[in-house]
Amino acid sequence: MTTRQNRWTSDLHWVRDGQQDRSRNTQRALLDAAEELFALHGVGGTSISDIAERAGSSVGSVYHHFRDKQALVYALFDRMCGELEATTDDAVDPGRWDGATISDVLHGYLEFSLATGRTQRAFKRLSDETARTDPVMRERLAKLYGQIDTGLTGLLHARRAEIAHPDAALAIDFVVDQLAAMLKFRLDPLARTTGLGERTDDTWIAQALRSAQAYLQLESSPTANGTSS
Amino acid sequence: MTTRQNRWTSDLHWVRDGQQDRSRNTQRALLDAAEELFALHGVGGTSISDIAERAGSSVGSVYHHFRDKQALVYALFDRMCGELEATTDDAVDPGRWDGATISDVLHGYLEFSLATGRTQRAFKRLSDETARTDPVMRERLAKLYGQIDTGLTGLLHARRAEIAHPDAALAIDFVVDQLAAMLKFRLDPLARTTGLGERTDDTWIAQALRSAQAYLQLESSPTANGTSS
DNA sequence: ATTATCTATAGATCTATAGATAATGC
DNA sequence: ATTATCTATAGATCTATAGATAATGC
Repeated sequence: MTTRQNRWTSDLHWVRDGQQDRSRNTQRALLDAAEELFALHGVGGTSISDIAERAGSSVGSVYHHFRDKQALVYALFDRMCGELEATTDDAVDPGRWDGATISDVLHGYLEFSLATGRTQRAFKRLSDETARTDPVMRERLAKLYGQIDTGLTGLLHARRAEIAHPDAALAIDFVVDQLAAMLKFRLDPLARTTGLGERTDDTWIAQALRSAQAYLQLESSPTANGTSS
Repeated sequence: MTTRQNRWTSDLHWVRDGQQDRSRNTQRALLDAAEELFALHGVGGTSISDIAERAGSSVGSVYHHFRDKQALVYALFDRMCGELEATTDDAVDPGRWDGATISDVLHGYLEFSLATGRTQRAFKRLSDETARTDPVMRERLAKLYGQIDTGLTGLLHARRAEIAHPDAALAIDFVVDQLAAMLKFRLDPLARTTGLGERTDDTWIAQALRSAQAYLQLESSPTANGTSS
């Protein structure tokens, strides 16, 4: 008798425990296939048989592993969120940023997020299409974003002596929000292709940094005071 | 013999000319119903019979007016883009901003875009879900964004004497891009609810303005130098 | 014995059409 | 006569299940 994996809340996320190797491999192959197809055609545009076919499996097998399509979507989203959370944990570890200025931290954040975001198309589709109407997924997503924001905010707070803006706490909140917005925008394939969309990532990062520095009124930061266009 | 409306390119956008009053009213009612339902459930989540029912019409009638579902989507998107283009034309008219500083222009842009964006949920859904895979709609959308960006850029260029940033043209491109990103982010119901998401629109606008002013290195602007939180 | 997989298909939608009926316009 | 509308339904998907077959584990 297999037990149910108690991920998230309930019954809704029914996934069969893959105890055998063959089973686990199939399950992974199905999730991999779903990830690729969702990235290309979205959730609604991908059918169960598409997924089965790409995984070299069958429709029946999909339903052996996942209670229904939604459970597969949950499982995939869970897997992706887990990976991103681990990555984030690592990225916002204070030890990693020992001796770094605010400019260094923000530069690293921008470069890293751009690179990561470009490889996570399926995650974006899932967030935009499915998490919109699913409270469970929204909550999971909010948790991930909260982790990123909290981590970055913490790193900036530890360096608030650099900030001359009259309300440092507000300013940090604002900058974190502003950079998240700009990253999302730049990573959106539907966004503007005119104006700044045509410039290189380096130019974009340099100006985003310059903007944050000016707004926060940073005391002259010795390293990475990037104006390289 | 009715003629085809030659909107956009072709045959793909087949809509019957509504020459009679009754016909036009039905057509408008169908588009209105689609607009409301798309805003709530998206395009994929809305069926033809949902639209017919809400419009107080019938499935057959929908297909009398529109060749297929896609033609209805095109017609609605066309209607919405047209309205937004007219509004934009009006908003970026140089005469309207006579005597205004850069800060005034940006303040007006932010307030206006927030207000407009909040009433255009269906437009957002159509842009995100359908325009993503439809080249014709993407182009239409790019045209609208181009109009907004060009208009705002023009207003800023006319005031470039206020800007002390070493590369005014780059700086203007960047600010236009940055504000578009922040607006889109704040108008997205899925975006962060922590940090700045909890603050009022007034605080958000004030900080966005402050950020733009600091980045552009504006000479002290006499009016609307908003730091009101 | 149990678990994993497959093929085939029932049942539920949803789009689009056919064909009949009602309302307008010349 | 033409245009607009309706009801009913054919045809196309897609999800999920049933039932049979093949592969593993005790």
